[in-house]
Amino acid sequence: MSDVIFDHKECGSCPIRHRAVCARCETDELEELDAIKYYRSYEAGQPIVWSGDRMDFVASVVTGVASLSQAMEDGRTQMVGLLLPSDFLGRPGRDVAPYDVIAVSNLTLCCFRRKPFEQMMIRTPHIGQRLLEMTLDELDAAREWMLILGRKTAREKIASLMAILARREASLGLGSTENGMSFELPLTREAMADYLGLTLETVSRQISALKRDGVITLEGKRKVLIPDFDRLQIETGDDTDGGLMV
Amino acid sequence: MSDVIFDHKECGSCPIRHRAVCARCETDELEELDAIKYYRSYEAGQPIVWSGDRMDFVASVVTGVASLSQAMEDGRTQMVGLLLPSDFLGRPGRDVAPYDVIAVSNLTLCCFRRKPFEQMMIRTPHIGQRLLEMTLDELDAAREWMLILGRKTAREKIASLMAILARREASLGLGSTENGMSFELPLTREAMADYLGLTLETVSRQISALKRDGVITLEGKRKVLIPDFDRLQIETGDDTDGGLMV
DNA sequence: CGACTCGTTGATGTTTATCAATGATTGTGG
DNA sequence: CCACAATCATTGATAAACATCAACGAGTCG
Repeated sequence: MSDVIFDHKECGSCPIRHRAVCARCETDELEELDAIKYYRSYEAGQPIVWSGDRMDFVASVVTGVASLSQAMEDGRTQMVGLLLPSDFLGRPGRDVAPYDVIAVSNLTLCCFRRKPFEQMMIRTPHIGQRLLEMTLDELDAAREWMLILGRKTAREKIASLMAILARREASLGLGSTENGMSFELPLTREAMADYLGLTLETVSRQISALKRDGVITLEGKRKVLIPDFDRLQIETGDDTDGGLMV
Repeated sequence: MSDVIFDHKECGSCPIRHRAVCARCETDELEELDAIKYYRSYEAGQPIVWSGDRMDFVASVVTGVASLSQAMEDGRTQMVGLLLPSDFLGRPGRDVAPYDVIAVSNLTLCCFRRKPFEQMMIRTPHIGQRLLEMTLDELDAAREWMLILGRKTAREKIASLMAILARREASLGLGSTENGMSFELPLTREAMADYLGLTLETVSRQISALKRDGVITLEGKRKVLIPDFDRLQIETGDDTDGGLMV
């Protein structure tokens, strides 16, 4: 049921070919990557690695969503990364995972054995260059997230999360309808709480409040409609104008 | 009084030579960097760039401390980076600053004009490799910080900050005395508040509480003594054992 | 059907923010 | 040199935001 091993697939038809760590690779480089890659799938909710585990691979997310999180001894948990398709998992040169990694939705990874990948990175600047670019983007995202965690109200936090998810959907060319934007929430209330540094009750209450105020509409518990994105943007507390909407 | 332009200095005698973005460069590469570098100094409190400003240079912090922070329209501010000696400022390929950068203490930067630096990065893999390593370290630090912001109590936040600063001092081989560890606080109460997502009053109260409970001792307002680091570590709420004390 | 997960909502409690006063220190101009 | 302003820090009183504890509804799986 779990850990289905996918068949080999061609890089040429890969949905993340042009955004993942291999984005800049030439044909010959792709062939080399091809030789050390293998696919691996997980069902929603399954753990991928635990903090402290040895990790012998790095990977790209092909489909689905994974979370990185840190847990304190008493159970308090903070999500510190949300990996979407094309995002990279693992750190070359490090063999022990510093975070818990969990499949939030059904997930497929394109894995590379770590040692060969590291050796290839030395020979292939395109990989390191792309990884640097992706890591800098992640750092920017982490810093935006720090503002959310440190300074925003519960309502602003929820609005910010909705805006981030809506923008992502839009950047993939999806979700726009005649009545505004829409997307599927990939996270449970508890996962949203761990993302935002709130309790799940507060998440639930604030979602209800935004719904009551007409900022969002729910279809079922997971499908979100944004009738007016500018209105949502105002609720996030962020600059509406000038700022670099990262 | 401000913006003193330092004289040219030799890379060979540079205090951050082996930790900064140039750490892996060979002699000839250093000479090339030398040709595009210039020093620049700022006094404590001075702005270096504002969010939205054009930024035509990247730089290494040589001495002193700088902060990156994000401000909301109503004045709420979150620090999102603290740059210490050897840390890198700026992003190759980006010409507009996304954060306010402020000199927290007196500060000297080793600046490189951005365009020549970017061209050199293409020719010189050592620079990109080192920058990737440093960026990954910063991302780890940002994620530890996210746990602090999202899930720790005010007391744990203060204890965590003290522990981070004490560890840094120790990693430079400084601060250890017969009565434990000591260091100078580089931040005002307000800057600590912006770092930790608190108000300055709460920072002040929690410092007083830790002092009252004997976890720390103050000499003046800025010099901190840690009589028992393990005790402080417990106050941070982090794993005392196992965890990778990053 | 009963157990389980996920989500919602209410009542209450705790933590931290806000507002306000004051002390200590430093720099400035008369 | 002193009076004054300005900055940084501390502490108290009160208010607001969010967490905690608790009950319950809806959907799903065995």
